[in-house]
Amino acid sequence: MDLQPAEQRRQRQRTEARRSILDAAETLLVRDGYEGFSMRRLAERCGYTTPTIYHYFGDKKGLLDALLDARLRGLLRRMKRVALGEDPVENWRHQTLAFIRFGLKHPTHYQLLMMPRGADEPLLPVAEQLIELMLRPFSALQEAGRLVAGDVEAARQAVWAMVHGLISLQNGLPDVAWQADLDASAVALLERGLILAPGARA
Amino acid sequence: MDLQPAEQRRQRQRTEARRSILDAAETLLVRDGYEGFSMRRLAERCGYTTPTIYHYFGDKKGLLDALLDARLRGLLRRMKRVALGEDPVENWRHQTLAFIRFGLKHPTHYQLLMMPRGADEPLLPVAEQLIELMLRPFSALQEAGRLVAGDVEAARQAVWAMVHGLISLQNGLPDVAWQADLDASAVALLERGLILAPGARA
DNA sequence: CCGGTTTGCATAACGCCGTCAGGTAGCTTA
DNA sequence: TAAGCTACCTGACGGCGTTATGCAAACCGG
Repeated sequence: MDLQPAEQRRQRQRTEARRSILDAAETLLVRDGYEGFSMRRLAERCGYTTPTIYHYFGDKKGLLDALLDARLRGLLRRMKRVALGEDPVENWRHQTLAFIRFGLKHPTHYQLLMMPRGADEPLLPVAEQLIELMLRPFSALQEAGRLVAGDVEAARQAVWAMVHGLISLQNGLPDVAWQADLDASAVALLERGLILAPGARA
Repeated sequence: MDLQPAEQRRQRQRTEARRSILDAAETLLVRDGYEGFSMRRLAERCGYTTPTIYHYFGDKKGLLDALLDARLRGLLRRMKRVALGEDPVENWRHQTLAFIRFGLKHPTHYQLLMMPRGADEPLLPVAEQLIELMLRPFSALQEAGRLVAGDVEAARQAVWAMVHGLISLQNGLPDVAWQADLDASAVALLERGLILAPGARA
C-alpha cells in the first residue's frame, strides 16, 4: 500500500526541512567547532527558530547524532573498501591509517564520536558496525598466530589507545610541531611491538 | 624590612580565604567533574558569593589553574623521585607509568592539564618543568644509541600519543572492560617498538 | 583622632545557553 | 464544515560566566 499524494508531499517537505537544518548545522559545526555550536546560533543561520529544530530532532544530542551518523556512513564505506586484501597485517594497517585520517580531517565529528554517552542512550548503529569492522583484523591476526602476546584484547585496547591519542592530541593541540610522518611511524611502532613475522612463533 | 603587623594579618586572612575557596573547589571538582563544576555551585558551597571568588582568582580559568598547579607540584616531586636510576630505559618506564597512574587517579585534573590554552595564556611553570623532566630520558636513550629510529622527536610524540590515549580513553569511557594490565602491556609494547637491546646497533 | 583611600564582600544585572509551555495558522480528513 | 493534526512562533525558565555598582569596615596620613 502506498501513501496518499498529500501524505507523500508532507513527508517530502518534512525531510527537506530536516535536510536544510542539517546542512546549516554541519556548516556551523565545522566552522566553529563543538564549543562554538549552539542551538540558537544554528537557529539564526538556518531560518527556523529553536523550537522548530527541537520539533525535528528532539534535542541537541539528537541533532548532533544525525550529523555524526552521516559522516560515519562515509567512513564505514571507506574502511570496508580499504580492508579487502589477503594479508591481515596490511588490512589492519590500512584500516588504522584510514581511521586516523578521518579523525584528523573531521576533528569535531571525532569529538562527537568519542563523547561519553549516557547508559540509556545506546551507540549509533553505524558506530557499532564500525567497531565490528575494526575488530576483524585482530581476529585474523590471532588465528594466524601472529600476535606477540596471545592476548588479543590487550592488543586491541593498546592500538585503540594509540589511535585515539594520535587523533585527539593532534586535534586538541594544533600548535605543537607534530612530525610530518607521525601517524605512519606510530603505526609502524605498533606493528613492531604487536605483530610477529609470518614464520615466527609466539 | 618586614611587614607592618596590620599588613601581615591582612595577608594572612587573604591567603586563608583563598585556601578555603580552593579547598571547596577541589572537593567540588573531584566529586562532580569538570562539567559539574560551576562558579555558582562553588559559591554556594564555600560560603562566598561569585564576585568574591572573582576578586581572589580573576576568573574561572585562574581558579582551575590554581587547583591544577597544586596537583602538578605533587606529581613533579614523584616523577623526580622515580627516575633516579642508572638505566635510561628503566627511568623512562617508571616515569611513564607514574604519569599514567596520575592521569587515571586524577581524571579531572588531567583533563584540565590537557585543555587547549589560548595563545596569550602560557603554560603553568610547573607544567613546563614536567615536560622538561619527561623529555630527559629520551635524550639519554638517544645518546646511548638505543632508539630504533634515529628520530627522537617522532619517538617522543608517539609515546605521548599512547600515554594520552591510555589515560583519556580509560577516563572517558569507564564502562569499557579495560584489561587489568593494559597500561603495563602498552608500555611494554612501546618498549619493543622503540628501544633496542643494549648491544644492538641502530 | 579623624577624613580619605583601600579592601572584602554582596546585590543585581547582562548576555549567553538548552529547553519547553503555550498559542496560532493552515492543511487533512471524517 | 468541524475536528484534529502539523509546522512554526513568541516568550519564558533556570543555569551559566562575568561584571557594574555599592556599602561597611579596616587602614593610614595629617
